[in-house]
Amino acid sequence: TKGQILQRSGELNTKVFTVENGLLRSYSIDNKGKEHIYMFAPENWIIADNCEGDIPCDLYIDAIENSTITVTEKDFTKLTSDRKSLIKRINVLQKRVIMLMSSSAVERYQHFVETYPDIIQRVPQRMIASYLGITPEALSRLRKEISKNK
Amino acid sequence: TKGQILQRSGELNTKVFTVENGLLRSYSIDNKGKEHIYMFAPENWIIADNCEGDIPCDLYIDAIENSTITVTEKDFTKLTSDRKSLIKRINVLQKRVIMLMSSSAVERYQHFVETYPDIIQRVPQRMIASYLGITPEALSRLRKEISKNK
DNA sequence: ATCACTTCTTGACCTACATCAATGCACAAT
DNA sequence: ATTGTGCATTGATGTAGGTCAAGAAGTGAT
Repeated sequence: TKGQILQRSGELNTKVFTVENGLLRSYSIDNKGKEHIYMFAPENWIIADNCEGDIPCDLYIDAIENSTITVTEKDFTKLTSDRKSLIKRINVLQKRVIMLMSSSAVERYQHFVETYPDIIQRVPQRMIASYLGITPEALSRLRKEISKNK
Repeated sequence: TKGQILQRSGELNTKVFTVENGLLRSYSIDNKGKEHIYMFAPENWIIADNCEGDIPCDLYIDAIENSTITVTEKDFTKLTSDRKSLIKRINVLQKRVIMLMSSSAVERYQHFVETYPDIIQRVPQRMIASYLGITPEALSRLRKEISKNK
């Protein structure tokens, strides 16, 4: 029913929700308490945090309208490796969308450095800027700031 | 080899590149001619524009380093419906990432309206703002601007 | 009818990042 | 050695969108 929360961030969650009727949304809450909607799920959509096995979820899911939902348990055991890699890819994209919406350029850069330390060594800075969605000039300045504060 | 372009935006493309060795990137070019890197693909990564059947691609793919690549043809005929829906989801996310990096709030809003005209009717504006990655105030003003210019 | 609650709008001001232009620096080619 | 050519840095200035605060308008509960 409207406003009901089906899943919270941080929960270990293995459920997939299929919307028969109504409207759900999934969203994250950033460190300033602000909501960022990741996706809407109207009739016939499937919605879930694509969290893997034992990693807690990033997303909240709740109902925008009164809805009828089918809940399915994820079965990690019978995933083809092919499907696994698609899901992994979706996880990366999910993280990226959320970060683009809710994090500053500095945070996105730091996350990138932690996640892909090897790539940093191999590509020119302007490409990293391009990946982060900022200009090379902005990246240069932001790196300067970071190194100053250490 | 370094700098070599494997795929161009607008091409009908059905190839999947597996990186044995080296480093590729995929990127889009916006209407101001600016590049936006969508992903890096180092060793053992798979990279492709997830364009469907007969729709032209949005992405360019080229080599950042000299690389050895395996090229595979996509086979749309033998996709399970399950895999298809995952790929569809990836396509949506890809579009979203690229738009977050390269389009203004106005463009993102217009794209949303065209893509999900039904959702607009069903959710409060503040949620649409939240989906677009802007504040409700900004959305309100931008809608005013759009309606003024018509 | 009135109160509470929420959404949308508007105005004034602020800030993160973009743009433009200049400079310095490495490395490759001649 | 010297002349590119591309990348990183720096400075000055511009702007899209954020923040904060105050209405206005709708909606439901009593």
